[in-house]
Amino acid sequence: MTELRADARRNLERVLDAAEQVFAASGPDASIDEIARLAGVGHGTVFRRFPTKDDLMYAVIERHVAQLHAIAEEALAADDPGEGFFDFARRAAELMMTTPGIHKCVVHCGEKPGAAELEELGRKLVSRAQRAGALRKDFEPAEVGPLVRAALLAAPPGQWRRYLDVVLDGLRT
Amino acid sequence: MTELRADARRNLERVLDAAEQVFAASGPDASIDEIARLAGVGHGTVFRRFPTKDDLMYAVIERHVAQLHAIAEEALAADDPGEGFFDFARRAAELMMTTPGIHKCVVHCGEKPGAAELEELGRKLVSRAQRAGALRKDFEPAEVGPLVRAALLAAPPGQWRRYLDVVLDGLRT
DNA sequence: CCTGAAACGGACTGTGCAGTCCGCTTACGT
DNA sequence: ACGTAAGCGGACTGCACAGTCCGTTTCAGG
Repeated sequence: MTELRADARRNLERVLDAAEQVFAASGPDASIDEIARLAGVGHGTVFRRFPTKDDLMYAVIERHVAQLHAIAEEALAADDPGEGFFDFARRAAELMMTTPGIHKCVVHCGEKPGAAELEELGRKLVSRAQRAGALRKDFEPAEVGPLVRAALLAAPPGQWRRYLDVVLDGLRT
Repeated sequence: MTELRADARRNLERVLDAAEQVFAASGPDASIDEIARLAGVGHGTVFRRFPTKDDLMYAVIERHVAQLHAIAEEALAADDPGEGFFDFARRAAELMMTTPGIHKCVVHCGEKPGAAELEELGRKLVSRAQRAGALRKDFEPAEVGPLVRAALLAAPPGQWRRYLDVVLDGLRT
């Protein structure tokens, strides 16, 4: 059951690649039809693997989340909690903003994908920085991410760094 | 031509009121049908006055923009340019966040409605504060609004004040 | 009143999407 | 080579919505 036929695996790959491209270009409003077309399969094939458009979106997002995970662990190991947090924010932003459409997808899904662990990591990162006095204390760890992401989304294409700076400065004590 | 029949004027009123309510509740995704139903008219009637959903949205927004206009003028008359700007931001946010759905509509329309004058006012407010050294200089006047609005939208229902604080602090020099 | 223009409203059209279904095709174990 | 289950794809359904059309109703001026 878990073993996929060779052609099926190939198609699955193609679908994920196509989905990544299309979501990156059009954000969460991308249509399954377009993805299927680009992948060169019928859209029925897409729905067989991913019963729901959101399922497909999660799958695409999960690929990206893996990378974030690594960055977060590293930041958590930093000596200075404040530095750790701000570094993570900057590097995570760098990563996400290479594919703004997917960033929109993340916002659209409201975390769900790798929620469990990654969110936990973020929580630690934030509260550690707060305890060290590097960060405003009147924000829940879970609120920081959405605020930063919202600011990033508001920025014109190449300009998000300045927007990030403003929010990070505002979060400093 | 400009004279509207009595019943027509009555219906127009009803439609605008209903639209305000519905847009306030559901943001830009509200459907014309729902508005028409609430107004107690057929949806054909709505489309006769407002050929396009966006036209209706603009009309609703314009009502709100008028109030902003007054606040902006007042702020521009303040002695301290910095105070003027921050006061305006806070009072404008207060106004917009009483109807978050409509705030979303404004974001959706990207300014268009009272653009001409109001945007000019905002521009003056920002650049005056920048010249006075109260505000970061690496932001175009036109960029400030969207950034602030994005942060407001990211806030959970009653919590936007803290989010606004962060962004305003970040914009300070 | 009575009439014609203005306004009405809802049936209708067209579009774009997610998600389902089923007859056909293809991989792959024997 | 061949039988069969896994896989395929596109026709189909259902829905929500914006926007149009036109036969009917209502207002307002003479």
